[in-house]
Amino acid sequence: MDVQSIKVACSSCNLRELCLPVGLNEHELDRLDRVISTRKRVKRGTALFSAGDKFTSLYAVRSGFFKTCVTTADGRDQVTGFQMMGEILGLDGIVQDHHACDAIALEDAEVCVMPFDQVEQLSREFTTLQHHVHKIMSREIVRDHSVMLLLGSMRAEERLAAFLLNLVQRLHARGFSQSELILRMTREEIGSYLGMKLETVSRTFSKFVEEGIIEVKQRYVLIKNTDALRHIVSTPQCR
Amino acid sequence: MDVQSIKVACSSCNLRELCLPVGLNEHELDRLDRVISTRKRVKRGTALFSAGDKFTSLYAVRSGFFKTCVTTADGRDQVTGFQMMGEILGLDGIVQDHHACDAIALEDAEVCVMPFDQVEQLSREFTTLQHHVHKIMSREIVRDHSVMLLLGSMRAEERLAAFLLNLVQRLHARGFSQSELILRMTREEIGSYLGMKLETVSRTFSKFVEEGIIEVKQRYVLIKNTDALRHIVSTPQCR
DNA sequence: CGTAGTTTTGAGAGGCGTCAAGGAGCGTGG
DNA sequence: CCACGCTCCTTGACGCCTCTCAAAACTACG
Repeated sequence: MDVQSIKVACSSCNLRELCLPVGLNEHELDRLDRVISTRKRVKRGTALFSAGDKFTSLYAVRSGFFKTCVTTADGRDQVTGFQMMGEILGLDGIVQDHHACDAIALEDAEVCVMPFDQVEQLSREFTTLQHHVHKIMSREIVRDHSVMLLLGSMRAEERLAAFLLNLVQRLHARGFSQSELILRMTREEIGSYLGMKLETVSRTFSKFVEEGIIEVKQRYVLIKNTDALRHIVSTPQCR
Repeated sequence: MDVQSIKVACSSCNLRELCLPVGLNEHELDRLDRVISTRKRVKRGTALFSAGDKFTSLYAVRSGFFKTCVTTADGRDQVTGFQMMGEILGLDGIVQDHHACDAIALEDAEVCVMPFDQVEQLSREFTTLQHHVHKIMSREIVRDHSVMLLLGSMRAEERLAAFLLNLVQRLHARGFSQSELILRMTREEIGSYLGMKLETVSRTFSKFVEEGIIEVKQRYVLIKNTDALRHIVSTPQCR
């Protein structure tokens, strides 16, 4: 794997309000620092881990952008999520001791490596951390359920609107604009995530542009009318 | 809530190989017994918990059958899962301290109540239990991802075939037939779970019957050709 | 035995997939 | 610096799968 290790400290990380250290006190943070002692760089287009790999660690995205995707024997595949800084990767590996999906960097990225046995050990000592780990997993479950809602009951326009709103909302929580964003993924990857073909994604973008809701220039998207997007999401279009 | 409490012991439960106690030794099992001291009965059609309810406990299904579903403000709703005996309900509540979905009994049911703070406390003492809790949550995440694959990239026939295979497989693991089953849910609920309309569910059942793959009499289903179902699932029909 | 809920089946419509062609952006090499 | 090729994106035309609307049959239950 084309990755390299470097020293790092959670206590001085500007993502500590978003990442694993949420709510830990100084002593706990200090102990966590010793567990999360390495980072890995992942080059654009390469895998942090792949389905079938032995599970050893969780990873916190420090910079860059990832997609996770599951693949079936017959070559079908589905993007199950996009992860940005402060978000956790690898939870899928716990149950089988092997990863169940691929995690691929969509741009050069850096992750903090958190050996899972050490996370578990520390969780036994610190209630705060234990509960936080549980929350992270629960959050992923709730998120997945909302994606199931999207895939199961929304039409193309609603899906794309919901997708854009979710992306800017997460970016905004990280200090970025709430109306501008750069898509790190292709139309095809968006389509896979949203259960539609890339042509439909493209057409739907065009439709939003025609209606004056957004501006699009390749990967750059400007949201001109957030309320219109919200309205599209929250108004079942007959179906 | 029309439920009542009764005494119970994991150590004598015939689901202990499927449920939370998996892998615990005698001493640990004994301690767990004291935590899981009550059961609740849930009548058909009523909710074990609803979205917004305060989260206090996880629930292990002891008998009966549940569905979980998320509902949006605009009245859309999506069945996110069906739970049978030995399976755990309530993981969605951890992250917000309130439940994010409804859990509704599809037939008269009985669940074991596991106060979550006590589960966490015991997890800090017993590595085995801690790891098992993590596995349960990870399994749910992996399951959700496979549902996303289903919703995002399969057509009606593939979805229904995958659904039937999954159901009998789980029933078989619980000692039931691997070729016969009684559906506990309506066509509409199946449709909601699979992202299709009830009419399409019904038509797809009829198609399978015509092809001699299954027999259907209302809620009763006999699988006459498991391989044919597997073939349908694993063969992308162009899309 | 009537009524409500569930399921089946048909006919028609439309949203999205499929196939195809062309254009735009970007890195590479001459 | 420009040509070239590659990948990604856009747009059009057409067809099909699934939704929608509707009606009837069946089951369950009071």
